[in-house]
Amino acid sequence: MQPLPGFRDFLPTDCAKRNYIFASWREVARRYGFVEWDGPVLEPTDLYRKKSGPEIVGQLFNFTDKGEREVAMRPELTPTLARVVAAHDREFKKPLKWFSIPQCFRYEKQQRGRLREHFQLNCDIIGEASADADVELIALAIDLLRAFGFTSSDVVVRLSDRGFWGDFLRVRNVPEERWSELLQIIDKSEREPRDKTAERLGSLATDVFQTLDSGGTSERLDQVVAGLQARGLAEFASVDVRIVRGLAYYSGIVFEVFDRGGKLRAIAGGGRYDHLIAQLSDDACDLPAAGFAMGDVVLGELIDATPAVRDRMHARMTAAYEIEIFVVVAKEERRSEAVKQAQLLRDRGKRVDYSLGAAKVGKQFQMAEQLGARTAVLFGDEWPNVAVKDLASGKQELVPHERLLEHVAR
RNA sequence: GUGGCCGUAGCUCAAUGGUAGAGCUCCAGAUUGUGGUUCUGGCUGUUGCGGGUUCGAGUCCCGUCGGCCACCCCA
Repeated sequence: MQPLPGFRDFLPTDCAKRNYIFASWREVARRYGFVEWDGPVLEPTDLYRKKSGPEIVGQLFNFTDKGEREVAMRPELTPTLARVVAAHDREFKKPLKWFSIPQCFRYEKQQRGRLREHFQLNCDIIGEASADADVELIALAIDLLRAFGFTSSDVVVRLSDRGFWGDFLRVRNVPEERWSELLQIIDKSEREPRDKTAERLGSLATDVFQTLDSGGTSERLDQVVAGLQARGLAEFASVDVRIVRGLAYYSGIVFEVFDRGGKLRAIAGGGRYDHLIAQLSDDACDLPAAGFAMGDVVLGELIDATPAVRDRMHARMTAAYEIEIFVVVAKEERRSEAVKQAQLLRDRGKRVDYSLGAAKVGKQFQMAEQLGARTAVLFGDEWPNVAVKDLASGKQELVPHERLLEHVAR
């Protein structure tokens, strides 16, 4: 029996890595004053249909429940956020700064960096229309990565502005119905041959290429760049109007984070979506909003591919999980005294382990070694003394068992 | 969903169409109560699964499932 395609088992090492990532995310998000929330894993399929149109259903992990309801495992959190915010609009002061770590699902053939299930950190600011919110989010995205040890030579935030392209298309009298199609072509332009892109752009091709080659900009982008400079984070960002993001609901600044090597998919992405909450709430609530998401899969791959970052993670995982004291039951008749002392040490918050069954002393030392213990305490012929051994130095000393706590639990 | 490549022990991989192997891991020993080294021994396979060709298939063919890659799509 295997897990379903695209779903993961988390063995202890994987779980430790996941916990490390989540802990870093939470710590940095809180540093920025964000509070954690969550919503249901299962939502009515209509919630996503309403936001993205009927074609989204093909990508959903959806089914009909026993009450004949059409439901879907959430593919993303933003529609839920819009629903929740609209429903509780008056209960919170604005702006809202909320984050969440949902597990999200999609029904698609899996590839590297893209499974049918993943966790993604979502950070959103609701109710603030100024560029300050955009900058704050991008700075947060950068700091989230800095917390893992990534530097500006590892990752880059590519900044763009949907508004820039809106002006571009409006000036050229392109009907709004065609905007989303054209934006998708631009989004894809760096991944396909230029002549193919030109063919799909038609009469706009010359203007678009000229803009891409010269590099576009906008007032908003200038504000964002200035804001990042003020924070000392500008080296992490570069303006690149080729980024438009696939989602139709983005309305202003958009950005994606990539590894500098360009080997992996986007690590994170987001932007401003000022009209989505109104759209999803049938205008019951209208709040400007912006946010981004960072997935655990691509991030995990980049951590593993970046030696300094990977070593840092291993060091943190070791510090958090390794056994500190191993109790060696050298004589089985001393087992109950040994367990009693182990319990007292655990009460002090120490990570303590011992062999559950009778085992040779050499075997028990091997266990201590493998568990990463720094100290071994022998219970045997020395009783009522115990032998305390520092496993790194090999030095061993006798200590009266009543004084074991003060000796090792300092 | 479409196409290409791949699938051998828990892991990494061998095996001109001719009896399925190695390393690592794991387990047990190397005389009394002290460590990741060393030595010895041991376990695990319906070669993903099901058909077919052949005297004979891990090897060739078809299907299927799973994985990787590209497309599609991108939260």
